[in-house]
Amino acid sequence: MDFVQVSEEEGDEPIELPAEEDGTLLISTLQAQFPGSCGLKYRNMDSKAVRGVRSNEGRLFPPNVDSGWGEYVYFCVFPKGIEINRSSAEQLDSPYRPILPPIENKRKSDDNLENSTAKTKRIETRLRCTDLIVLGLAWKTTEDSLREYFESYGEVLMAQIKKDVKSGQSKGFGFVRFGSYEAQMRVLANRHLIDGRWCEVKVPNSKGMGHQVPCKVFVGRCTEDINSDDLREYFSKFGEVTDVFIPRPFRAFSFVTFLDPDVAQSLCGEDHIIKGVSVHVSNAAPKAEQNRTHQGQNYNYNSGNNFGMHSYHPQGNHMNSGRSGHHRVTSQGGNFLSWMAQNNGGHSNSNMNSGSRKGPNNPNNSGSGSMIKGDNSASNDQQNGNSWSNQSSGSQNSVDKSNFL
DNA sequence: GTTGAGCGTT
Repeated sequence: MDFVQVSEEEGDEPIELPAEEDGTLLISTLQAQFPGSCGLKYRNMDSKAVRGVRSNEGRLFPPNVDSGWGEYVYFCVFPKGIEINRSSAEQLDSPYRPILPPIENKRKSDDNLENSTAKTKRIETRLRCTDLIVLGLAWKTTEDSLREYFESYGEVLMAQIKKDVKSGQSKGFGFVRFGSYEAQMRVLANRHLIDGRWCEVKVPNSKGMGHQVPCKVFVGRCTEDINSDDLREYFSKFGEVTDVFIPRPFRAFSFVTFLDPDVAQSLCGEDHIIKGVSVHVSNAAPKAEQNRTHQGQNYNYNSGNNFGMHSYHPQGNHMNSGRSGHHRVTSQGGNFLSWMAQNNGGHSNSNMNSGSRKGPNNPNNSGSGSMIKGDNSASNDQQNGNSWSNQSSGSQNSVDKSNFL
């Protein structure tokens, strides 16, 4: 039997994983040792470049047909820039931390103590696990096998299959709950081959996102000479700004989106002076009477709560809400990250660390092609692993406009 | 005994 040497990160001590008879390595084998991993890469000896390992239908293929896996030590690929080997708090705080070099935060915190307290608080209040729905289960999958599968990701607190009450027959979906948010995020980020079927794991609709804290604020009384750089620069001292939108033609208001919804919330109702102009910050989700004031035509208010959802850009320093003098966080009950997870549709999105907004525009319709849908193969088994296409974001602008203009 | 998008008797 052929063994493949795999380490979590380049340079780590490798573990030997057994390859299949056909020479491929099952991703499930990989994930049994490296939960959450979705692929392998290795450093090519000649080019010195890192090469990805071909992956298809739950299998990883050796780089060379003849020599197989060779003497390389492979290291793991994790989805969406999820990094591992961090302290648990840091992990929890940055499930989407990009692997790309973080953009250095000019306002690096000088208040680590306060920050860590705030972080802990956020972890407690917002990074709570929710039940996750598992769609597309094989009829034969049991609660035990479901649990067994997901235990490679972390502690499973609950695994249940929904069954017909009379027959006891599985309805083909179930629920699972993890003990750690990190596990939950990894599960949401991955695809899952369970008992021979590709299954989809999502935050259930019933969890809703009805009461999430918006990241976006409305900035009124702007003058024309306040440009987006001015806004970004000014508001960055309160926390990471992920988006600035100024309606054109000039309409004396703009929108600023923060990474941290608490920061956005804390600014609402305040007056701020930018370039000598007193601007007023308020909630970007318009009140009823503001619909008229803002000439709203298509606010989408209460039609899905997509405030700010296009604006999550993990940029290295993630939850750092700014320096001490400006660090203001009010406690909120919202589950920001589960909301993020849902908005991300639970699917890989390689755009997570780009500076652009994400589409599409409907939080409950993340639009990723369901892999189950459209599988018309004669076999009852799903063969179409590639239908998990990355829903890469296309257009950037016009997303927010449709909400607020 | 079949089926294949969905959203949970508690």
